[in-house]
Amino acid sequence: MNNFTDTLRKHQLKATPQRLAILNSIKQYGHINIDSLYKEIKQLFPSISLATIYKNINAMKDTTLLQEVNLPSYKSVYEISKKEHSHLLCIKCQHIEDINLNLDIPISIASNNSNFTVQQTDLILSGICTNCT
Amino acid sequence: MNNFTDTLRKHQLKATPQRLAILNSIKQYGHINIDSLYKEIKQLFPSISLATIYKNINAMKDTTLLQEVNLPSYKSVYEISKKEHSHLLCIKCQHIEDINLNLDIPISIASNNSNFTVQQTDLILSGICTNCT
DNA sequence: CTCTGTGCAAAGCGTTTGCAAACGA
DNA sequence: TCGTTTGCAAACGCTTTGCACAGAG
Repeated sequence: MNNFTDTLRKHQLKATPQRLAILNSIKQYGHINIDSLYKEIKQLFPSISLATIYKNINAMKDTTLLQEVNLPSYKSVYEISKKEHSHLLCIKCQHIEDINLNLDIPISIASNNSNFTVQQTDLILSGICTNCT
Repeated sequence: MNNFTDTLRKHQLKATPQRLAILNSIKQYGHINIDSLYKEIKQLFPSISLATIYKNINAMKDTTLLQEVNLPSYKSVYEISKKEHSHLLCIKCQHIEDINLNLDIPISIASNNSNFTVQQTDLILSGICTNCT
């Protein structure tokens, strides 16, 4: 199941070593921003260019293989697309954790009170994680 | 109650005409991004510089007079600080509406399941508003 | 073999900074 | 009057682009 070669091809992208390394890093960290990703990949491919990281992240975002997570006060991080979920962001260690929260009730209230059709939900809970308490 | 002069002074900022115009624009639109704000203010102060807009927005953010709202796929918008609330973002007309949603249940689930102390909640519901249906 | 992807350097854009003059309190 | 703010221009940092070469399929 670590076969990102197939994943890439399904998204009509060629499976280059650089792309596989990017996906493995993202998988390993769960969520990672461009700069950290660049540092990581540079250890495996010292000659990789930041432009290549950007091009690949954008290509994979375009095919929905990756998802960008917008954080308040920090640079965006990227994750491998999965079913919709919320995020916990620790403001001490900056660690990000996925969490599945049922938001049906607030969403239905928004729909009813404001006549609004909700298509996408972005929820970030910022605070202090267990390790940082 | 439109007296932003006092508001600015309470935040130890001088009440310049540029700042008053910025606050009036933000109040009028509810939420506005830097570029639209610049265009608005330029009509009243044709010689205003974009740097002045940035400096003032940042100064007012620093004193918590203003709040930045991070949007997925769009530039951040600014609003006058008020009690915590969620946002509805229409992906057709880009209009943003405030909405008060009770998130106590999901927040307590996050606290209990992940041992996480929630300090701040950022929720954006993206979809289609009444006018755009 | 063909087309896509890589790496480099340069360009592009949004945002910040430094400074002299203007202004608010 | 004194410290802050303004407007301009330059600097900055992040992201994108163009191009020649390399590599995947």
